[in-house]
Amino acid sequence: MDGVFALVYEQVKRIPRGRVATYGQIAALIGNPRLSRAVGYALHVNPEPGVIPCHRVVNREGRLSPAFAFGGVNMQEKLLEDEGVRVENGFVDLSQYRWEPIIESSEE
DNA sequence: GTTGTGACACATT
DNA sequence: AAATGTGCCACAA
Repeated sequence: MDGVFALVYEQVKRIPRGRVATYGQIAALIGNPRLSRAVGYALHVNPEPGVIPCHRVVNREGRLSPAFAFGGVNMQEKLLEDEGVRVENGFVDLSQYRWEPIIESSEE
């Protein structure tokens, strides 16, 4: 499993409870902001449901996936609300729930 | 090997 | 402002 998926899953699993991340952000964390589509694909295959909080991943608009494969967008909304994320009509306030990724840069 | 599609993002009209 | 088109990368046939 040297594919990009692993990296995607790693980042997605890193999303703290009560926070949401966008596909572009995950892709950026992996190292390729253009992988946004591949990220969605990776979650689409969702090899480990229950382990990967894909419900915490939303698009750049903060909109939930229209084709949530778990039981409908309702389920995703429910899960997010259960985590404390306010979901409105399938939309979440990224300005408030946007996860702040920690870049493991050697910085300085 | 090429062609087409996709849980996205960005640019342009 | 919204809608449309294009670009990106990865995977299936």
